[in-house]
Amino acid sequence: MGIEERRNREKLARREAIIVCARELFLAKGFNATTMDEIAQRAELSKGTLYLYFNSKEELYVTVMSEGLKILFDRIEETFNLDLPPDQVIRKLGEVYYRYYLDHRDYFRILFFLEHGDVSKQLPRELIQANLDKGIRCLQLFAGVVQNGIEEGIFSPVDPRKAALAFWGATNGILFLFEEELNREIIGMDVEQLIYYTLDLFIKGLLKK
Amino acid sequence: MGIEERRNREKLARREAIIVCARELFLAKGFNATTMDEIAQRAELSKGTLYLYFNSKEELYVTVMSEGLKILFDRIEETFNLDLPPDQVIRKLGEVYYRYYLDHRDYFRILFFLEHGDVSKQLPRELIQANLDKGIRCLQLFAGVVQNGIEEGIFSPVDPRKAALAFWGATNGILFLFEEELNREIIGMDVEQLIYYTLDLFIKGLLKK
Amino acid sequence: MGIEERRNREKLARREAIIVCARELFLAKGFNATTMDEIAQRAELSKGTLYLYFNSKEELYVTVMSEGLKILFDRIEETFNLDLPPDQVIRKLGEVYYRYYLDHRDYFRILFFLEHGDVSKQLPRELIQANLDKGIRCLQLFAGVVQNGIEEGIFSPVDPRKAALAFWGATNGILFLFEEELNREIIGMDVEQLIYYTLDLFIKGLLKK
Amino acid sequence: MGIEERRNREKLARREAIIVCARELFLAKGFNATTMDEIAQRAELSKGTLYLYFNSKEELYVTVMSEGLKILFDRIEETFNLDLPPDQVIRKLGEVYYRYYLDHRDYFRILFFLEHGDVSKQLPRELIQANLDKGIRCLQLFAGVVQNGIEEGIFSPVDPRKAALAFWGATNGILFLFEEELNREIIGMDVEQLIYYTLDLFIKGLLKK
DNA sequence: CATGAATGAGCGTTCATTCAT
DNA sequence: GATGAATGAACGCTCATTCAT
Repeated sequence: MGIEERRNREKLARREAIIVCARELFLAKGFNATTMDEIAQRAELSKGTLYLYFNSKEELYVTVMSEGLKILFDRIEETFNLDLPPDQVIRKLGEVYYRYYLDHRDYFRILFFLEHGDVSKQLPRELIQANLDKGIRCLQLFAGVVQNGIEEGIFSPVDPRKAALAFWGATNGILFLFEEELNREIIGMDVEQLIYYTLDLFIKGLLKK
Repeated sequence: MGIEERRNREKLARREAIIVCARELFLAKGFNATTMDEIAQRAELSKGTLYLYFNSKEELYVTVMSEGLKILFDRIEETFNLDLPPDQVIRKLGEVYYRYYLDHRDYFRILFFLEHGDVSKQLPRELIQANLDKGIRCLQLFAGVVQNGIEEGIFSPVDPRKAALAFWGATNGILFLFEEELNREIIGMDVEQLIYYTLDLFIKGLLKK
Repeated sequence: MGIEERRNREKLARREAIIVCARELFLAKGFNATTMDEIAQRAELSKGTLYLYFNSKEELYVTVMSEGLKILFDRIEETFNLDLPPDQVIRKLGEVYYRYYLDHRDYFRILFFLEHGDVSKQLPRELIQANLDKGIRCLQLFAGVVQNGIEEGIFSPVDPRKAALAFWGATNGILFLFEEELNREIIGMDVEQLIYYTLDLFIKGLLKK
Repeated sequence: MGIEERRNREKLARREAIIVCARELFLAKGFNATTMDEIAQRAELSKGTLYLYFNSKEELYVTVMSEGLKILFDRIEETFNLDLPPDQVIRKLGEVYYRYYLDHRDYFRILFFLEHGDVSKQLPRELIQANLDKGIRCLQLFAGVVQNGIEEGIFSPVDPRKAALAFWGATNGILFLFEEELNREIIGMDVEQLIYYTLDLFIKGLLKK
């Protein structure tokens, strides 16, 4: 029995190793430019073994994405549990998002910026559903905070869901701008300045005059 | 004499046909997944002919992007020439951007959402410079409008450049959200509602209380 | 255990098979006109497999050359070990060279007559260095023999290095003449007559009067 | 009539221009690496026009070779007309050959060193016959000089034809050695030293003791 | 369970040659 | 006669996937 357990542990460790190596490479070179050979080599496994753990390159990619999403969602949920006033929660959420962008640039790019192509199209739904649920939940929590702010009289009476989505979109959009070298040349300032500026502008827009 | 003219017309038409076919395919499948064979086939030309008009797949891609950018920039510049009050210019700009997103979904995706990878890296600078310059110019015009608004006393005293960038990033970010099937499931409302909402929020944030 | 050995044997055999097929084709058609497809087909392997054994067409070509050079160098070194008087060593060397030309016409052509173009230009130096060293060594041995002949008083006092090089160049040049169909028509005699004649002439030039 | 003459002149000039451009390119890049496009461009003609003057790339190549041969043969024949003593004629011939190598490196390489592949195989005989005849004639003249030297008692009694061929082969072989970068590394001295050394050695071999 | 050798379809690009004008 | 746009067959090389061991 102990043998079987050890084997299971080893299998999990191996799986994890593959994911880690794949993530590093997918980030550095994108989905297409990363080869299964490279992943296998970096993980010190044979190429065939990769196919024991993942049915295809696509599935491996989605798995990597899921791991990254989990980290982000966890951080976001923590924020909601902090019990701060609504405007501060929102600012904090922006900071958390930006922090994640800084700390996990690799995941961030894979999740939001890299071309996924038809990667997720022909994958089994269950691989995705859990993340989807989490996303919906986060949005509800966010909308709840806005709702609170309105009820407490510090926010203007807006549609809370829309506000939450606008916030997410705007934040993402700013970070996205900086992904392209050419855009950076046009922008001519650094991310931090712009992201905080946008946060403030957004919150100012929410606050009652 | 008329002969040469007709030939030139035909050449331009053929060039345009290639661009059209390439755009459709690049949009549908991304840069990497689109092959020169497919483009040639769709354009009913031989593969070799493509290389008479474009030196490489990359150059063709950038040409497609440029054509799309040109349309967008033209629309934006028109807006600046409309001689409206600053807050209305900005709203109009948002609408123009959204309109472009609706009318030229294919260009929009290619320009802003598709992974370009290293496409533009090894291309002659001059292919890109013109677009870059236009982008910078648009941003300056935008910042000028904000500046006017401040001087006229209708906007709070903000950094005009930052405001312009935040606007661009936020608008882009909203539209970007809707690109992913999965996001759309989370969002549960249509683009139009959210984009106009965000526009209003943004302008409200700019206006003096 | 024996399994691994057998596998290694098989791999080596396959590698050798590739080299053999490549040699035949390179000889028959030259470097450029020979395609990897043809080599693969002749070796009854897939094209991809070729690239498991050789990183590029160039590397395969150089490998073929190396194998041919090895045979020649081995024969030459044997000759030096024969412990003959200087003039007889030199004659023997000429014969060995000519013998190699007869026995390994394919290698001979590839080594000395075929245009290699830029084949060796972008190859890692170490692939070539070994052969270069052998070549230099052979030349030194040759010069040593001439030096001995001079010291023993049977050769005129010449520059031993130059003599060795002149010998190599002259021998090669004669054989080279016969490579072109057109030259053969002009010459009107067979290789053997001319090569031995030249050998004698050369040695006569070295010998003290 | 004058019109037709002018046309003929123009046609010849055009033909010559093609040959000149082709030679420069064939030398610089070899047969395969030179494209008809480049030749056409350099000659400021359309690619189609090339095919009005030459049936194929191969035929153009052979034509280039013929022009180079003509120059060499003319120089050689001049030498025979100089009326020098036999040993000096031979030395002079070596010098002429080496001079041609220096002055017309491009032709020299094309004529003797570049891979011709099957270039000349399927070409009409008449393109080649004239050169062949000249080659045979030169060889006869050379053999005649040796014969004279023998009759005058300054050369040992050798086979004059063989001597001539050995001379040609040896000289060619020396120059050939220097064509390969790798050989040059082995050789470690310059052409001039070695070619004159070989000439002297050869003549010494001919001279009566 | 793990391996890694083998596959083969596919890619972007080139270029000698043709042919309608 | 001259043009130059168009062709299409090749080419060297890659890489996700398979499968015998």
